[in-house]
Amino acid sequence: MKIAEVSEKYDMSPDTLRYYERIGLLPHVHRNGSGIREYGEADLRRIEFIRCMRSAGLPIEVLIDYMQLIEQGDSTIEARKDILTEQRDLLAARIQEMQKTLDLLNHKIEAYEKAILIKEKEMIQGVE
Amino acid sequence: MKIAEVSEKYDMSPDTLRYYERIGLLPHVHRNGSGIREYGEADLRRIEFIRCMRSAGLPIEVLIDYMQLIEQGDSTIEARKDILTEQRDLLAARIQEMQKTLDLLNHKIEAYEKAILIKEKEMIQGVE
DNA sequence: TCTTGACTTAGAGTCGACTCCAGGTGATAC
DNA sequence: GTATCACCTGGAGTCGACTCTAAGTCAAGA
Repeated sequence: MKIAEVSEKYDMSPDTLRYYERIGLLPHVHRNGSGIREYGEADLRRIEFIRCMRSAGLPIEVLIDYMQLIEQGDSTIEARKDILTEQRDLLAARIQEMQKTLDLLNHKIEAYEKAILIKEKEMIQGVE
Repeated sequence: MKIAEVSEKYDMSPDTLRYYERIGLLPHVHRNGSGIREYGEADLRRIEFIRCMRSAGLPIEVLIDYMQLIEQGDSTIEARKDILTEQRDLLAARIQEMQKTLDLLNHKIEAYEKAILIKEKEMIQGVE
């Protein structure tokens, strides 16, 4: 798969894909005879994972560390688990925080709806 | 309340508070005789709201627009409701996205735990 | 053969949101 | 009276994460 297809498939710009490669988040992408990237199965799985993690706001640095541990093989399983556990906890906390904000927003929207109803009522009475 | 107390109370740096003021997110903070900010009740309520919204990732620009509508009085109630509704929907979508990532993380962590158990079993068998 | 278009690279630029700095003022402690 | 300290201002710098630019290569179609 060439960069444009991957870009399309995962809705990331080719620039972003190349950027991920040069910072070491997605290393060793294979090139064909004329130097063009040919993304393989493993690359695609990795990209999907990265996209998912990034969409939840996990920092790129953490993902680079995690990917480097994967490169180093089975001996790093515990370290990898620790990274994911830490990020899982941070993410859960962020979701809770955002849920609170969501509740507040809903509450405020409701209040505005009531205020609008009252305004409308007053307008009708004003007309009569 | 002076800037240091506000900073303490809401866990934001004085720099951030001054920054919010100069970009128009928190205008008209009163100064005392010697030019020092004196935050009043209304300022504090606003700061708390801003902090809550920012912690959920709402963009500063949107908050500026919202605050400007508040300044303009009751005629902007509908517009304000529309802003909050849009942001509420975006936030709900982001939370859903993050929840998916959280699920994936939990799933991966579980897989790592299983892998670690197997590794431990092998070590014991290797010893015997 | 020549052009088009997708790709390559290295490096610079942008954006949102702060964060820091230099130089200055005013009230209080010694 | 002078030193300290918290504050002030305008402007510059930083950080994470892209995003864009310029100059070049290569394969395929008219």
